[in-house]
Amino acid sequence: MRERDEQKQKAIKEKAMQIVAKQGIESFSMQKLAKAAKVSPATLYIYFKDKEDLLLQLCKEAGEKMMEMTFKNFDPSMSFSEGLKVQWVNRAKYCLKYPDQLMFLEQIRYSGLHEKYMGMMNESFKINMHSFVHNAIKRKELVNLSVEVYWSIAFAPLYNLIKFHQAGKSFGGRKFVFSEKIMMETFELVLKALQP
Amino acid sequence: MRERDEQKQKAIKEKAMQIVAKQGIESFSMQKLAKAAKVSPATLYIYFKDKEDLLLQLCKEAGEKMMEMTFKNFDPSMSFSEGLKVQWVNRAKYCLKYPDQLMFLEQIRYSGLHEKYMGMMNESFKINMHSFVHNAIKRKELVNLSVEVYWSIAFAPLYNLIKFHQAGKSFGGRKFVFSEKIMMETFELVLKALQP
DNA sequence: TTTAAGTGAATGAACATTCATTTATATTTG
DNA sequence: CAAATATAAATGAATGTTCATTCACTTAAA
Repeated sequence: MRERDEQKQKAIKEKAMQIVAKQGIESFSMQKLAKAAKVSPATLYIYFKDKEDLLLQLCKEAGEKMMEMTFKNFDPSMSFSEGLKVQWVNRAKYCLKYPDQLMFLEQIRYSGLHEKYMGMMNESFKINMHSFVHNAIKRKELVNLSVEVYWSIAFAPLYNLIKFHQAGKSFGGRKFVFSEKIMMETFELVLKALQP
Repeated sequence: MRERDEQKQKAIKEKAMQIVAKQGIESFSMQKLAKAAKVSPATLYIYFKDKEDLLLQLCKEAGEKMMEMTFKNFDPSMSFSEGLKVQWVNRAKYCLKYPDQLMFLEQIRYSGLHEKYMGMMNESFKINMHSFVHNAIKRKELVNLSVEVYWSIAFAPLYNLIKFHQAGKSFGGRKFVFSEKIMMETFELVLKALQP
């Protein structure tokens, strides 16, 4: 019996991720992918049931990598300012290290696959975040608010800066480069908003 | 000479907006649109040069509507807290009144058309925002920061709440409905972050 | 009568997926 | 040990569908 070629599988996944990230999900096709990964279109159907299965599998792996990195050195019992900072550093690190994965996940978010992807999402993330928030409120290190308001203030600004960074510019073509200095400056303001 | 049917033009635009907003840009096609708007595919090419032209025209109109509503009753010389509040109320009003337009613009943002759309963007927005920020900093009503950091803290949280609202839920299926109460609660925290 | 709006049926390209083969290799057999 | 066999990987060339766009024509109204 012949064995599956690991390299081939890896090439397919990498090229798929790149095409979606760089050209948009609407211009991703199985035939383009086959050409880019230097395999026959039929080969794709050995590794994946169909196009949707392929994309969802990539979602799953990217999502898991993101969660893994986000919660590195993090514990929900940490002090609020420390825990939030660890997450900012981790999230920024992930986004800068795997920009294609981030862009891929954003593409999925605005496609018909988003619901299916969310269904697959890890529960541990939810538990981690809820208990961190509740601990911090109880200790009076965080103002009393819902997780939605919390998340919107705590992380949306960071992700927005990263969005500018990846576009390379902000409003009207203004050049923009993300840096630790900018991140920490923003972080301090967010902390000011969230601390009692 | 026969005149163009205004109703037809309107139906085409509305259906196009709906299809992109509700089914995603990757499942928008000229033939689907023709069927939905009850015209011949050939008719679309009387009103629009091609598919891209159609989408960009929709972008332009949605973008203009958004700008118009965002800056209603706003003046860059307003006090910081008042000016920001006016913009929050206006932005929320637009998003809740035209959810399809918002979703449409988000879809464009993650498609190949985004660059072309940004090129068309109104300059007055940029000028308005820059002068508002600089005035506020000069008057010491706003901490000294770049427009990118400002925008990320000032508006990303609001748009994130609206994103939750439009999904109808936040993390792990938690039901979520946007309200003025939630908006103002978030606004106050954002203000706390941005005021010296 | 003239003109442009409006059309249904094409066109050819790209799409997802399948099919009939060929190929590589792990295991069995002599 | 080597030759034979079995099996799944891998393929290029289809399949039938949908796509954007065009064309030859009809229709409405100035």
